[in-house]
Amino acid sequence: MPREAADVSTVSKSQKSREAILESAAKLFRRQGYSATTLRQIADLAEIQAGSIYYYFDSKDAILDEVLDEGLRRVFNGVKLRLKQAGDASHRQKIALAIEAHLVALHDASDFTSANIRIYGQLPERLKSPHRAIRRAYARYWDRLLSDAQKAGEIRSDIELIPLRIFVLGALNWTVEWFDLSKKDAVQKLARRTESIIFDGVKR
Amino acid sequence: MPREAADVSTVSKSQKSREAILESAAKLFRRQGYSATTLRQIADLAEIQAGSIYYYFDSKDAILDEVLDEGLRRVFNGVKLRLKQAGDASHRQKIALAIEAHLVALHDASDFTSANIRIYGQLPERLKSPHRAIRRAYARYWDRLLSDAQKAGEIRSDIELIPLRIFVLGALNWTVEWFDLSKKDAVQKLARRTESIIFDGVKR
Amino acid sequence: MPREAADVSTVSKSQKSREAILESAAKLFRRQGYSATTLRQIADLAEIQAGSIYYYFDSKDAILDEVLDEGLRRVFNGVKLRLKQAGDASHRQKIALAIEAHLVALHDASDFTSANIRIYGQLPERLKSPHRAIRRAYARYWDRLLSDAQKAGEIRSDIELIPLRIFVLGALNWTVEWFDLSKKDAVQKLARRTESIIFDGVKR
Amino acid sequence: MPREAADVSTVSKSQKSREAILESAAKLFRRQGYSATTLRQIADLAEIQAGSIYYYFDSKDAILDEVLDEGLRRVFNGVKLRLKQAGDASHRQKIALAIEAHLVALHDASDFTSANIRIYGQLPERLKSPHRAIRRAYARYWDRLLSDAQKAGEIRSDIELIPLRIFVLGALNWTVEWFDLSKKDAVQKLARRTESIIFDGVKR
DNA sequence: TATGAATGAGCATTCATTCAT
DNA sequence: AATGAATGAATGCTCATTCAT
Repeated sequence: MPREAADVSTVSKSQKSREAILESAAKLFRRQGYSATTLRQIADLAEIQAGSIYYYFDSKDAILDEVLDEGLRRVFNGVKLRLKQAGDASHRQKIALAIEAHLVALHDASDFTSANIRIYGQLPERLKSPHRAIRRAYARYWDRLLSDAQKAGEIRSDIELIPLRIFVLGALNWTVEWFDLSKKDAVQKLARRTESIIFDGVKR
Repeated sequence: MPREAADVSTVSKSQKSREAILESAAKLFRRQGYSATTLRQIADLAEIQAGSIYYYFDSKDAILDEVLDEGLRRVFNGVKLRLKQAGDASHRQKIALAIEAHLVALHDASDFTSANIRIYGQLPERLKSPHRAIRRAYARYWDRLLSDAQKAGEIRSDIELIPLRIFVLGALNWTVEWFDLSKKDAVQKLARRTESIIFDGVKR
Repeated sequence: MPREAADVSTVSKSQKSREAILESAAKLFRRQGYSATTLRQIADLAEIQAGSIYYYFDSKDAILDEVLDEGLRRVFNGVKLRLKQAGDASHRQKIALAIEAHLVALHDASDFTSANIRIYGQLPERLKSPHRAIRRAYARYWDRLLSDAQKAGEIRSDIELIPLRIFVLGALNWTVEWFDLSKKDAVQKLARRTESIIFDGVKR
Repeated sequence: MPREAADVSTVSKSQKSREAILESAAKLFRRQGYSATTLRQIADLAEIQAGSIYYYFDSKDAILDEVLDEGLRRVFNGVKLRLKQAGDASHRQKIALAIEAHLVALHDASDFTSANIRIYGQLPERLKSPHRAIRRAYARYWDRLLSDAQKAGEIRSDIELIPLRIFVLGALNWTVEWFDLSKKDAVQKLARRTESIIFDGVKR
């Protein structure tokens, strides 16, 4: 099973097929859910034969696994990267950046992230459990962000942080259900609006 | 097709089976999604034979249709009923009551409401479209609530109301993904917390 | 899953389908082996649809299981029944009867027995192991038959009994590979000839 | 298609791969049967790629063909060679040697012979027919052996030879189903025992 | 001399649906 | 009012086979 790119400059044909499968799967999973998506649909969208999928993946489950993984990693990396560039911003600014990066990853960065958000809740245990670890890590990352802000007095001390984190991420994640991706700068605007509602609510 | 209760005092056996099917379906749709749920699973949970389902419903789609409908109507009615009892409360108090009623319907009132919230987004057009009307009506109901509050000066005038409504309902709906229903009064607490975060953010 | 006949006089339609599947499977397994036989072939021969097989059986493996079981039980019961009727025959006569009964079961009693003989050796462990117990019981039954004969002096004392049993059963079983079932009384003739060679040998 | 050895002293790499395929196939056919064996399994065992098999063979059928052929020729040659060395032995001694040579070929000489014995009966006509000729020739060879013995008075005149030949070869062939190859001299012992039963019988 | 990539027909199995009773 | 029996289209998956390189 070919997993390494042959080269830096050249993307092997094989690599391309593999990615086409993954991207098609992500798109369909996102729109229709996991069990409503057939391998034949994935193959059609990737412009290969259904049987060929098994050259690259062991099973439909294995495709989902990779889609789910890729999805969360893109969000996580997007947020971490943005905050690394933040320098000495205030806590509120940092959280604002995290909100924007989370939303950008959700809406710009292909279907992987939104597929993850949308379908995870309805998956059977067997498919969920491999992803618990990263999900928890991402939650802890936000908890630290919020906790630092609270310690610095930028979030009221009577706010419980874990419900707050759930509330914030929930509000962000729900945007994939209705948000229109087409307009330029719309994500930035959405981010600022969201931050404003949340923050002016939690500040002392 | 038997749709009317035979009597006010007695619930006919037939009526009971029909409801058992609906409740079983709602529970399973909520947990597993629509297409991952089989008629056999629904029949098992309702303690009847799979074939018997067709005595009450024309198709799997028809069951979903009713589950979806029931789900949103319960939320809508719950909210309307609560506000009718509100009397001359302030706008903020009215919205707080609406939030609580929405959450109560979502978490207390069986699986119909949460099934609706969870699976609607992944359904094919054919299954979504019959429900657009009520959904829009419910959205307009909230829009009026928020708009009245804004006119009365209880919401900042620079806040755009439609994004606000989406944000608020999104935050509420997302709670079905993680909220633990078991604890008493937990829903009330959640409602107050949510209202506080949102409101102290939007108030002037 | 319906397993009991509804009645003594009437064979239910359901029971008939179940048996038709089993008989078709036995015939095809015998001729082509297990893995070369498709469910579609079984269904065609049983004059039902392939999907309908799953109303009666959980899997192809489950069909094989029952075919295998039925096959050996028919031989075993056939031999036991014949010997019960034998009364006070000599040991050699008893063994002669056992040989005949084994051959009759193998050739007359449908395809179950010969399917069992023919395909067992090439089956994967998973399919073999449930049948080890009966097979061993049948082997022990023959061992006792031969051992009694030896104790009574009707078999030379220098003959090792286990290799002898294997030899005898092997010679009998092999007949399914070439024997023509069509002629009347052919099985009886074959049985007598086999018994004669085994007991008396071929030398003058 | 490379079929000739390049050289007497050197076995070309190509030749080695070809033989590795054949040997792997024989081993797997013997254990699992023809249709349960995949080209991928054969390739794995031969330590090449599945696609490469087609450099040496036209099809799976073609591999079987050669395995089958090789198998019977090894038995046939083994028996002929042994009898050529026999000199002026008695007929019974000659048959004893044939029995031993047949068993040696079956158990010592790799998987080709036992694969042939085990799977031939379940093969479709198309795969059987090319091998009828050699099989018949081998049968005739045994018939002559037995007929000579009968003419010389070493086999009772009332024994029909063709059923006898089938019986004897059947008894020998069946040993592949159960015989343990590991012990030294076990085959010789088995051969002597078999010859004794056939010639002298088991009675005292 | 050999292989990586892909194919497509076919497989066991599932499932919504039907219908005589 | 309900079911047992059956269907057939579709699903995830396998596998012998092909072919450019």
